[in-house]
Amino acid sequence: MGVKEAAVRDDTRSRLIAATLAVVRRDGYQRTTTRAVAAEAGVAEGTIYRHFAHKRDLCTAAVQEQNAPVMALMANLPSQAGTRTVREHLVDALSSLAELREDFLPLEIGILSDPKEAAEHYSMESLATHGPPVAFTGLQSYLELEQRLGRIRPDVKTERVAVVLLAAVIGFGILPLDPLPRDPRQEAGDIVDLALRGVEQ
Amino acid sequence: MGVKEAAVRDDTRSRLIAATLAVVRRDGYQRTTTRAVAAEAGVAEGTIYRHFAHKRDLCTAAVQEQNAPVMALMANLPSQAGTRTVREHLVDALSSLAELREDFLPLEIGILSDPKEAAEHYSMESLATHGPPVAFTGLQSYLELEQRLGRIRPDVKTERVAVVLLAAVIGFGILPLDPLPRDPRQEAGDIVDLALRGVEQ
Amino acid sequence: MGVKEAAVRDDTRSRLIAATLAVVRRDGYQRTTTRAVAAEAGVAEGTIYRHFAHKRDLCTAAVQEQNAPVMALMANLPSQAGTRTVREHLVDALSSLAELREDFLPLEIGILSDPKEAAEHYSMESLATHGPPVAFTGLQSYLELEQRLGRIRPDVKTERVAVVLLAAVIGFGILPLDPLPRDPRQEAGDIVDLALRGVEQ
Amino acid sequence: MGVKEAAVRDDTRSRLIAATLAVVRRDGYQRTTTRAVAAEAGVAEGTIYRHFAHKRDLCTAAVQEQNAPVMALMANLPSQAGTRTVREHLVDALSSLAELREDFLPLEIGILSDPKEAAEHYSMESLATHGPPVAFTGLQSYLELEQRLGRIRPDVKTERVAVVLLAAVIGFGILPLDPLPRDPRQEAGDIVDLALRGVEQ
DNA sequence: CATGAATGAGAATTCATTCAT
DNA sequence: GATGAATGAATTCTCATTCAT
Repeated sequence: MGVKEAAVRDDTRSRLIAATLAVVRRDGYQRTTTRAVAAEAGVAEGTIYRHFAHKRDLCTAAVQEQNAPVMALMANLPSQAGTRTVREHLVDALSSLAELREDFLPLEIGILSDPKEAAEHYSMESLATHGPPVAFTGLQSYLELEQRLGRIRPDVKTERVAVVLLAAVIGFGILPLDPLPRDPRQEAGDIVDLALRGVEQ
Repeated sequence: MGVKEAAVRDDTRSRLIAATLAVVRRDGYQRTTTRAVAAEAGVAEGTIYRHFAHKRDLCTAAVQEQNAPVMALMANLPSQAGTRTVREHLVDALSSLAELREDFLPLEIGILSDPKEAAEHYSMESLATHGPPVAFTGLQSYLELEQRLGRIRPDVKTERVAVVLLAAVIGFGILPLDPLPRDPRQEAGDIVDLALRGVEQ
Repeated sequence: MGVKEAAVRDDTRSRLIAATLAVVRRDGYQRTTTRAVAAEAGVAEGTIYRHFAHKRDLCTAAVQEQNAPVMALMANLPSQAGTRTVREHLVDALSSLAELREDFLPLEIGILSDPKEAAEHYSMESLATHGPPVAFTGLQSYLELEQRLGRIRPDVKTERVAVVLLAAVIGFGILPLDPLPRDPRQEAGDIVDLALRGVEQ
Repeated sequence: MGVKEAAVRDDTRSRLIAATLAVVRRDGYQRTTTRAVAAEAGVAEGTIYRHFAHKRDLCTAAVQEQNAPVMALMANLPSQAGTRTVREHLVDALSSLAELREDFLPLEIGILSDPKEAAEHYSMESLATHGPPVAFTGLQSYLELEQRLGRIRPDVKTERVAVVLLAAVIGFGILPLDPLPRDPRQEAGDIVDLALRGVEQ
């Protein structure tokens, strides 16, 4: 009984989070209304407030839900150091990020572009341990390990490189350059190629 | 008389654009109301609609105003090919972009994060000739010229590199990595260093 | 619960419709604001939009509500053919129309005098089955039956007569001839007298 | 000089009136804005207020302008008594009214449907001598003369008949009965036929 | 007389949130 | 827990009118 009710509750909560992501993807963050989310989830509007204090709370939860698999992947990266090639690992990681970007960017950017909400959003400790910083840490740790293993030049500052790589992936999702086709694997390949060999003679 | 009136008119228009940029920077795009813009500009709310058809029109004008100097800089880049060093040129260009980013990103992202507005915003032909595509073209042309001059490896695909560089600059502005200090010149340096030499042994 | 809620909902809806008619009668259609309607109904302005998609939707509903009894009366007319006298039936019907005219004309004319709204208003199928066409059909059918019963000359085109009668009733409500007293029964009598006997020697 | 200026002034005034009628016909009274009228007249918006105290003043002038030819026609009717046939005179007069109706009704109804404006509109003495009452008087006088000449039954109350005829013409313009074709001459014929012979056996 | 930029008081509509059931 | 009607403040946009030039 308690089990069943908890299941129902979790079910409603999950449906609300899934609905939020779906609506944000469809309509954009600004046009995402609690009414639309409730309709998408098949519940009453008031029900949202049984599970979340307010709209932003719901959105923050949705962002984390969305980020979770990416962050897990990035956190796992350091354990791969030394196996296969650096290129393979980086392309895998960045293309995963790029793939998920379409999903998480609209929501996260929506929140970020509102200074007031951004402040509250990032004041949540949970994001410090689940958000982009995790991706950064995973990537940097991986690069550092590869550096020790001699697959990356010793004079390279891994911290800077990690940031640039992440920035490039994110930036790709925002640059409004329609004519160029958007292929996550290709994007990641372009970024990694540049980052590994550079362009100079 | 025509002169003075035109001056007054331009003055009001300019004040409205400046006010829009100020309010967007302060409150974010979502929270930017016509009321706040009018107050900031010191005019009545209705006055906005003497100069712009609607809010998005005002915002698009503000984006262009903001983008203009950056785009001029980027368009001028190709003419510099062969002079000084590639690194110097790229760091100059990207750090200029990074510096202006704080100003134009909040507004442009605010618009971009709303699919409906984005569609209308980018359907404007003026943006095709003044927006990000200009930066891309300028950068790519520059790289191509340097490639012919032998300062960039012949196997490099300049198109890809140009996109990655721009993406990285833009992405830096979004990545919520507070602990790292944001210094445009340093950011640009990190990006260019990576792009020139790469990290591989 | 469903019952009570439905009752409450219907109650609010009805109050809104009644309020709309009251305000339109008092202030005219142009000056009828959603604010005034809400105040008259004793609800918040936003409540209107829980029950009607927009202002015109509310007004169309109010028109239909108002028209209903008249239309029922007119639709019932054919079943009376052959009883009493033609004059009695016509005077009853037209004076009922004239009486209600004061109520429905201001609203309907307000809508009709706006070409854009009129187009949308009359594109609603519900009006085809509840609006003026019903009155016309009822009246014409009645006249036709009386014609077969020999109480109306065989050469008379009932269709034309029906239109003229309705037009006269409506027109009375618009003609700004203040000095003449407006008495629905008298008006209807004048119309019917003329229509039955004519003026020629 | 004075002559020329007066001519220019009158010219502007006339253009404004003509523009008002054109815009009301096109957009309906509610949607007629001073901006649209000024644009149609090819003058600045402020110029309107050099010639008219406010919008309604302009509209009232336009109504009179529009009504003038109809009223002249109706005022001339009594002088025709005894010539040709009653039917011919009535059909001519009513079909002229019907023809002009499309022009003057939108504006006049627009004003009438706003109680506040209607009150002020009709408080103007000029309307008493130029408005619908003139049509009524002309029509009634004509009928009375024909009655004396023996072409109309002596028991007929010409006053009532005049009102019913006018009401019918006006009402035709409002009845939303699309399927029936609107032909002024035919409408007038239908009305007059009914009024002359009636429908009874 | 003419101009037209500026005004500012509303207008309709939206939407996160509350709360009685 | 779930519901969904009600709320009301806030938003964008309109438009008759004014007034300095």
